[in-house]
Amino acid sequence: MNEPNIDSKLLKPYDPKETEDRIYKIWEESGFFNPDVCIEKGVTDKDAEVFSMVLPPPNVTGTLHLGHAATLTIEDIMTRFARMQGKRTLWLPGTDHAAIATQSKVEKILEKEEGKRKTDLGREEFLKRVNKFAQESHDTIINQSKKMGASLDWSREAFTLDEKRNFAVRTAFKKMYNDGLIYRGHRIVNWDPKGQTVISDDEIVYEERKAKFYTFKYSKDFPISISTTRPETKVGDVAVAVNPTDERYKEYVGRTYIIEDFCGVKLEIKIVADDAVEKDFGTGALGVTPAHSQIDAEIAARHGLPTKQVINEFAKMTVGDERILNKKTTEARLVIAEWLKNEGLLEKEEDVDQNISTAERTGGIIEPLPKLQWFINVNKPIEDKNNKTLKELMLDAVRNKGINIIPDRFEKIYFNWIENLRDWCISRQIWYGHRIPVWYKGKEIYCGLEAPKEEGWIQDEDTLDTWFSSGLWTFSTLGWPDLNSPDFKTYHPTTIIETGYDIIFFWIARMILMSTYLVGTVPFKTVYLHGIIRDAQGRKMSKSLGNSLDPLELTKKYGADAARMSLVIGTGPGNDSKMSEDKIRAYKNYANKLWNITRFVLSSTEGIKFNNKFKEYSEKDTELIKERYELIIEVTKEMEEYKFYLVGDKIYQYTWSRFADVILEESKEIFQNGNDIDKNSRAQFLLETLADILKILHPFMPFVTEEIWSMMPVRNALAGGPINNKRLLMVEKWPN
RNA sequence: GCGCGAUUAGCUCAGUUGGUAGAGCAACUCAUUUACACUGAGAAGGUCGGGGGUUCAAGUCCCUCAUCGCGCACCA
Repeated sequence: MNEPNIDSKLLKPYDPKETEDRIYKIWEESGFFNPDVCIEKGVTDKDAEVFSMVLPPPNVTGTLHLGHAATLTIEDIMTRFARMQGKRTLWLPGTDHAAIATQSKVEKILEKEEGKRKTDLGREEFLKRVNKFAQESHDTIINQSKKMGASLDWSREAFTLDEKRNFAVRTAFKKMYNDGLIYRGHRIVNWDPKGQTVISDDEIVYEERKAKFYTFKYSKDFPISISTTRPETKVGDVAVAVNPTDERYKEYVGRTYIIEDFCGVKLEIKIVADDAVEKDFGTGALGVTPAHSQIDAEIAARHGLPTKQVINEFAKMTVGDERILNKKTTEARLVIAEWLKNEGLLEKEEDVDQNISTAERTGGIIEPLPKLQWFINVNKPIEDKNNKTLKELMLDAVRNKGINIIPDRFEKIYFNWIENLRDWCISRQIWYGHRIPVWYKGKEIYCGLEAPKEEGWIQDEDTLDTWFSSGLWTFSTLGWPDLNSPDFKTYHPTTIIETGYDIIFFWIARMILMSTYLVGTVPFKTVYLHGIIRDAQGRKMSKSLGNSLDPLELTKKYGADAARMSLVIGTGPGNDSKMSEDKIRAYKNYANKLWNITRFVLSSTEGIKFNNKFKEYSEKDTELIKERYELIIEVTKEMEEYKFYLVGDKIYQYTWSRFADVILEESKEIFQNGNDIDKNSRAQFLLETLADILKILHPFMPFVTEEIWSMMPVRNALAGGPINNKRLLMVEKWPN
């Protein structure tokens, strides 16, 4: 056999390092990530079906982790598949300013490197620092995303805090304000003493801890015992509530008791009857602390009881004498417990498991406090929405199948969340974020897109919850509020949103809220939720465990294609998946196998004279073509059903066990001893099949397939045309 | 307390509408320069978490229990 006249690269093992950056550059320069260019260059029909999707914008707080890598991989598979199907395909990138997360990260750095606090710098200077940090972090994460092979349209990149998005935020806020959906109210809110801001109910993370459960009386002659895990809040009690049907306490209801000295504080306690109290819990009597408990505040409101705040924003006591005044709640707790014991008032002290509320971003222990904040009313009927509430709009979108959630069990979880939903607190006492577009002048208040012209108006100091701007993401990135924006008209509602199931409430639900209300359509037709990536033992990856794998290290070592395959195969929607280096290694071998298959196919078909006029297949090859055809039908269906994990495995299986191990082996015999028809037939079959394998595999392993494609004499062999007169594989037509 | 998911080979997972269990990785035996050692051939490995039921037939449908994980609520 002659020395094969094929690309010399093929004679060595496949080297992803030499290949991937070069290929990515070719893709970027082709412009094909941008659907407009695809239309311009004639690879996509102008009237083609639209496929659009926004990338869940990564926070500008750090670097790419495996969760991002999985997101990028799954979404790139969807995007490349759609593009190859000839759809008008847009995958839109961006980053998230992640208000609290980013600000607290910069605060930490400032503290560590300069020993300064943000107040030392002032709002303006501090924000400059945050912006600088955000910019650097942004650049890192964008470059890392490119390493994964993501075919995102970078020309449309957006940021949740840039000028255009800020305009969208102000527009949205103003409309909601005018409709009475946004209001300012004095309420018990979740205060994070560590982050020095209010947070929403969804930003609370419950942690189970051991706690002491004290049962005691306020004074010796007080008739009812109460229980609590937080004795220090009891200096703020104004009542004891019992169940109306509780015979034990019936005679006391309505009476008021004065306790002259409760660890240095005078209390006035009224006994009230309220249905919210459970007879069987504790003593069946509840000490009512309206300022520091949501439920107590509700009870207090029903009975016209006063609110007495005893804890401040730094979780320190604001009442009492030197024993507790200015002490932290945790210290005051012990002081009062000790006092109760000494006074003989303590009846019982038990160990209990308790869920304590912590702030998701800072880890601070939440202190319920009464505060004046901005809220979104989710229960107010909206006139131009047939008097439906935001809650109902959110429910309808999924219930009426305007939105399909994959896997569908998350629909239940979504409904359950909405049923328990309370008004969304959207103001934050931090500097980094969208400033609330509201101005005050004395008692006057103004909400608008711009500051009022006249003198003397002062803007609200607070910024908005980061999820407010994220909620607008599917349309704020497409030109909204300009309803005539061509992108908005073409690409919204988006085809699909793909994200981790852990942010279904934070993000998915808020996007549905914003889009159904502001745009009047669903934000996306399908929600595809993926799971969490865990380590080989099934543990969550974390820095403290030291078990996290860096996706960039993995791509360096094994190639992005191998990393992508291992992130997709063995992962169904909604299920957590496990990641190990063994798994990736297997797919690195696969890339090389494909490389060698190509070497064999190209070199063994080279000398064959093709009979293109009479494209004739042997009986055996006709069967093989049928088999291949069935495979294509099958995987195309599975791709359309988003079962990528099945397709990846199937094509792997076919390439290796069927095409290489069986078909190539028997081809050796045919090329050696077969007649011309058989040889010609087999050569054509091998080239066609390899081309189809490359196409099907391309969404999964874009780099190696594109590289091999560039070496394939496809047109020459199959149609008699000139070599290399072919498009990039990324815009080739999906096989059929 | 309410709800959800998982439990299949040593490990990671497939298993469509019920028809006597599949793949990858690992381990085992053989092949030794082959398109590819980032390889090939072969063999081995499972009473499908336990129990009960429906059915001619159950990994698959129903009930129940157990273990692990998760969400929500409660958390006086």
